[in-house]
Amino acid sequence: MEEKIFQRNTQQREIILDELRKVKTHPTAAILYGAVRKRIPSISLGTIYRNLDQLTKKGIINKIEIGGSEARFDGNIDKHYHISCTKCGKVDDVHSFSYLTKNVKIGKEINGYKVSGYQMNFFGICSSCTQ
Amino acid sequence: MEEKIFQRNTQQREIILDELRKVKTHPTAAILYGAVRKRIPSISLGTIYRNLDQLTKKGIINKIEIGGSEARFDGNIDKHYHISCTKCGKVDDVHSFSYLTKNVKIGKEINGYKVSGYQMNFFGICSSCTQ
DNA sequence: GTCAATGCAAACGATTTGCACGAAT
DNA sequence: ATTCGTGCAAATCGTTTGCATTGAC
Repeated sequence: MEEKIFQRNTQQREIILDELRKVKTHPTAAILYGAVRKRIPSISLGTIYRNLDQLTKKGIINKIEIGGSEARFDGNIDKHYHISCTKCGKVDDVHSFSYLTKNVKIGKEINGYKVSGYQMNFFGICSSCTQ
Repeated sequence: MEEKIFQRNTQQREIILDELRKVKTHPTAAILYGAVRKRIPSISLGTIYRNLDQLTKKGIINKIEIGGSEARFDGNIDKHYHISCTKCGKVDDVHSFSYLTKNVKIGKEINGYKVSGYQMNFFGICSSCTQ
């Protein structure tokens, strides 16, 4: 775990992070809960949420909030976008739109707002759902 | 109301749509509920949700889903983006990024997905919250 | 020993749904 | 007369929180 970022390093947080980094599927808290429980059967869903929240706030992981659906988490914090299937909810990475990163300059100010960032998501039907 | 889009035209739906179109503030279902109740005191929140959902599906209004917060609704269906205040949750229009519309070409396919659209949201602190 | 982090369960807020009644066609 | 849309209340879902206990330091 990264140095002295947290006051205490718990096995729970370490394993949550490990399980998240292990996959490239952008799991939900519930899915992660299932995976972590195999290693710490007594862990609670609340602990999953609390740690995912902390890890997100420290910038160690990314929280993906698309539409009104369940939040998903991403162990990869490199700049990239996501595309989500409007049928099954699956989320995949989109690396091919890197030109967006170059072209979209976040202004210091828009309509009186001090701009802190932006979010870009694509929607579609994934290959499994197309058939 | 628009022709024969719905099976039955109810006063409830008409007034919900009227109240939404009347404002430029992207109200939540609850806020709209408050406004509509002044004209139909007996209306229920469930009816608000059901109608907003139908109107959205018919493409008559837009549902704005940003982050994990309450959905907001927009009577203006012209292509534009939104910026939301991370402090108070207010949502404003962003028209100034029209170059995005021109520059971002939605591919027919990304990573095996049949792309149907995309979403772009800006975040920041609004002028009222800055002080 | 201290206090942050946990497990548990209850609470929460937004949204959805089942059902009997009322109203648009 | 038919049956869609409503009002009401209960239910659902994801997420958060209070509290007593545990464990990292």
